[in-house]
Amino acid sequence: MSESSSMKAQQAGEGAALALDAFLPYRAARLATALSRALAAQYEQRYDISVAEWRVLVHLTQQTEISVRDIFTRVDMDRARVTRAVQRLAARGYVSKLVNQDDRRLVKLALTKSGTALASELSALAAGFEAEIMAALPDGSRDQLMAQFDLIEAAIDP
Amino acid sequence: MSESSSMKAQQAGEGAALALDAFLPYRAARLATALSRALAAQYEQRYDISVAEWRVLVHLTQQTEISVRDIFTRVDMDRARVTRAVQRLAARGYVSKLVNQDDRRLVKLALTKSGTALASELSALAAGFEAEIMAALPDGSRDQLMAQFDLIEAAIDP
DNA sequence: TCATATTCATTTCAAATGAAATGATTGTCA
DNA sequence: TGACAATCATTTCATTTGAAATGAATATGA
Repeated sequence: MSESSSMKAQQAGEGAALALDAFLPYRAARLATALSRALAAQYEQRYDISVAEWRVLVHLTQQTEISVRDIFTRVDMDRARVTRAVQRLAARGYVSKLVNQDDRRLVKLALTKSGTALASELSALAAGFEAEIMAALPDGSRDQLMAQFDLIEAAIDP
Repeated sequence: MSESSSMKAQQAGEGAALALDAFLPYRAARLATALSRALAAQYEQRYDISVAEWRVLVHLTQQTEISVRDIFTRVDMDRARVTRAVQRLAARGYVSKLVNQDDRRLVKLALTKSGTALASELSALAAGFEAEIMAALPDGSRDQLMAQFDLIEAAIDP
C-alpha cells in the first residue's frame, strides 16, 4: 500500500493547532457514530429497523398513549423524523395510532402486541451490547459518564 | 399549553424497559448533536462554514500535503463528504489542491494563506467554546472523558 | 512485459434529512 | 361569542448523505 502521502505529512506552522483528537465535540461525535453503527449492525438487518424507528419503539416501551410531540421533545429528533418513523412502524403493525379524543390535534401512540414483542427483543439486544462495552471500563464508569454528560448538556442549554 | 397527553402517559407493562436516558449509545448521540449544534451556531453563520468543512480545515492545521484519504480515515467522514468539503473550501480559496506527483491518484491538500487565517480564528473560537463547557465540570474531567472514550472505542472496533 | 487487481478521488443516484408550509384543531381574550 | 393566535401532525421541497459506480493511476504477479 502506498504510504507516500502520509509519510510526507508534516506539521503545519506554529499557531494554535487545535488537537482534534482531544477536542470534546469531535470526540463526542466520533464516539456517537461508532456506537450507533455498531449497535445498528446488530438489529438493522435482522429486524429491518432504522435508528429512528428503534428510538420510537424503545420510547413507547416506557410511556404509552403519548403523542409525536412527546417523543421528539424527549428523544432528540425533529417532528418530521418522528412522524416518518411512526408511519413505518404503524404500517408494519408494531404501533397503533389513534386520535386523542381530549385534544384531537394529538395522536395517541401505543405499541401493539407484536410491537411489544419486538421492543423486548431489541431492548435485550441493546442491553447486552451496552453491557459488553461497559465490561471494558472500570466499575462505576457508567454512572460517572452519565453524570458528566448531564453536566455538559446543562452547560450548553441555557 | 396542553399537558393532557403527557399527564396521561403511563408506564407500559413490566418487561425489561430499557432506560433510554441511561443508555450509552443514545446519550452519546444526544450529547454529540447538542455539542455540534451549539458550536456550529458560533461559526456557521459568521464564517459560512459547515461542520464537514470545519473538520477538514482543522485537520489541515495539523498536517499538510495530505490526501482526501488521509483525512477521511482519521476524521470519521466518508470519502464523498470529504471530497465535497474540500471542493467548497478550494472554491473559496481556503485550500489548495494539487496532484501528488509521486502518486498521481492522490491529491495534495494544503491551507492557503487565507485558509490558515480562517483556521486560526476557528480554532480559537472552538477552544473557547470547549473551555467554557469544561469550566462547568470538575477538574480532570476532560482527561477522564477522553480516556473513557478511548476505552469505549477500543471495545467496539475489534 | 502485460493482464489483472487494487487504490484513489470523484460522480451518480436513491434515500434520508430538516426547515418551512399546510391544514386541522384548540386556546385566548376583547 | 367570535376573531386571532398558538399548537399539533403531516407534507413539501430543497439540500445532504452515503453506498455504489466510474475513471484514472499504480501495484502485483505470471
